[in-house]
Amino acid sequence: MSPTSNARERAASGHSLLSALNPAQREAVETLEGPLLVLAGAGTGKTRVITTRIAYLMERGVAPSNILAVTFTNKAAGEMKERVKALAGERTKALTIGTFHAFSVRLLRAHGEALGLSRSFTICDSSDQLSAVKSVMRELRVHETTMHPSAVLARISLAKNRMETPALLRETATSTRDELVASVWERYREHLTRSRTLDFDDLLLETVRLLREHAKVRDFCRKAYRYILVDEYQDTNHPQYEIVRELAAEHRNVCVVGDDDQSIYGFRGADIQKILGFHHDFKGAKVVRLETNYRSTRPILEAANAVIRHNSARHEKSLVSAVGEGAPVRLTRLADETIEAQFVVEEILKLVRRGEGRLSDVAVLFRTQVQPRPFEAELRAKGIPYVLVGGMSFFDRKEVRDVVAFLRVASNPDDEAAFLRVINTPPRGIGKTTLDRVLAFATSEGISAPRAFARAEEIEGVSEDAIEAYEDFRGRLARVAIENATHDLVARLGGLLEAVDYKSEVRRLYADPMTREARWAAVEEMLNFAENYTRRSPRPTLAGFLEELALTSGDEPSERDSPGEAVTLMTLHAAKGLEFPHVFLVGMEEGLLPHARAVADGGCEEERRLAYVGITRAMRALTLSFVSERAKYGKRVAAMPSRFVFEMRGKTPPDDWVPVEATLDAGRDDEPTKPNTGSSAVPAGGRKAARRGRRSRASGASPRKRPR
DNA sequence: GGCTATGCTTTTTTT
DNA sequence: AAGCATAGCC
Repeated sequence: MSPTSNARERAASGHSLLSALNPAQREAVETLEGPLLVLAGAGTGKTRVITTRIAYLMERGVAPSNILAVTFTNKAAGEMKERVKALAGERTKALTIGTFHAFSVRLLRAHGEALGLSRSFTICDSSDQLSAVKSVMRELRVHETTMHPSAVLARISLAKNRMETPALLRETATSTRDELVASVWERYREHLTRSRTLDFDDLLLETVRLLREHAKVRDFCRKAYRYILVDEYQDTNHPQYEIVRELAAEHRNVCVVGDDDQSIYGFRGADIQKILGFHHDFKGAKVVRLETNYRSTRPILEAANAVIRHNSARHEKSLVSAVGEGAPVRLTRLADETIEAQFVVEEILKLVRRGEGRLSDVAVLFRTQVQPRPFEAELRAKGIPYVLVGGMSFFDRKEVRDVVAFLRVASNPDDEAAFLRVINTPPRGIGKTTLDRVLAFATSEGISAPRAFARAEEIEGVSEDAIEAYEDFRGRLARVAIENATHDLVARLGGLLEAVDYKSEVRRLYADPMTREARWAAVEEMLNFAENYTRRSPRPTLAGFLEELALTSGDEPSERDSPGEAVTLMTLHAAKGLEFPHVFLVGMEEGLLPHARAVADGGCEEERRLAYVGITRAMRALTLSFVSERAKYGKRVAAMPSRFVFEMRGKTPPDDWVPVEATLDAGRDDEPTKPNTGSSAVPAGGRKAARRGRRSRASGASPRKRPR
């Protein structure tokens, strides 16, 4: 189609989706056919492009049911739906917009039987994964000091994300640790299969397998989803990429949008190569760059550009501000984290008093979850309302986890993790010894723990009382299941809690009426959740409810507790995609940002992108702070300003500055034989700094000993 | 079996 | 500093 005919059409239709777009954005929207990579820098109107593009596709006659848009978070999916609806109205209902995981679950529920999956599989969360790994390690008689279970799990997950197999890992093992991981992985897999459970990684992997091995499903999907959009493509991992590739293989109408400079989920398997190499993976791909930033003032963008320039693996681009001049970026050194919090809170009060903004215009961003503590304390002391995003989620609360476990056991009797959680909740006389024996039996028979319990008479050392208690528990569940067959979800959930007498558990655990009430409120909140789900869902089911819980539990509780006017506290990861007129980026220190651990794993470039994400959240004012001394694991330790601070100002660090690398114990966690892949141990941007650090030590000007 | 006290480790980020 | 596991006691 020629541009003129397009223009004519727009004029003819009288309204124009495109008129609000700049030329690059317009090109991204109008290129409907073939692979398209949209490199959208921070604040360049990425979401606007995606939503307009969807609306435009529909305007051009594409059926909404033929459009698939995938995102990484439910929040992003929700926002996308909203905005498309605002542009295109009711027809958006037939669109498929969701996360990769949600899309996968849907497909697996519908067609998973072809893979031998049970229709009632449950999804296990990361804490279930961890207990599975722990129990496997116990089975294998591996002491937890050999290798931390969470480290084992991380390796397994990473390997899964690379679509490797235990066998491959064993073959290529370069250390006994690799072999250990391979063994645990094998058993872990059996463990989950027995429980008819899939973990997050499996959802994607099984979907890939489904699409690859079952031509009927594959062809159906290819026909159904003729236009594919992927948001935040820089966060795509290998299985996700394979899903996209399978779906788009024939029509090749795949538009991916993202910013390689904002790839911050590498630790979770996201592969920046996917966005860097899109034009190789999809030959003939068109590339559109969005570089006009509508969010931040020039000084803020200059700071961002100055930092990110030090990364080597990236698509070259630089943001230009459409906003123009503004206040310079501020940088402050404070004595310690308490003073830092006082300073920031004082600054917030000042700017509100001066009328420069409201509390909801302000965000405090930090690297780790321990940092918000002093800020919370200070904000409370001053009576300033705030919202802490992330942190301990509602879904991490003990009561909520208990309730979910009851539901999971009711939905999938083989779900071992859930079963073990609630078999003795409230205490019904089934203790550790009994469970150990049952578990041992389950392992030797290759069945799930609940099934093993059903055959408890065969197990030596399991008391009559325990068997009776188990049968009583099962009986209660069964009774509720029958009684409730006709009831709605909320009533069933209520009945279930009644039947297992959960209230007495809460009563038993919390003597204080205040806390007891607060605890029980969480349980009631779950009932609200169920009610809400029932209302929203066209065909509410227990499994559907559990799915939603599993897939959205990482999300913040949305506007539920509508904080109104409040300061936002959150991690840099949580801040991606958001913007605030006033941003405080705190804890700009070597070891924190870049985080020591990330640097040790050669992930400094990702840390730099994290800093970049933080800086680019700011619209009008950005304040960075760092601290001379900070409490760590209960001890006070000296801190250095972050290398990113120097990069940002184009300065070299002073002679007594020490990079984190120099403070890391050598050869700690990884294979000591194999040096770190590539030269990534010395990050591109930190090269100067690192050399300097080393030289100053070599020349005898040893770094000042950490005081105190 | 269940509860409490003591000692020890630590997750950086999350679908 | 705090949560978690283990040990030891009722």
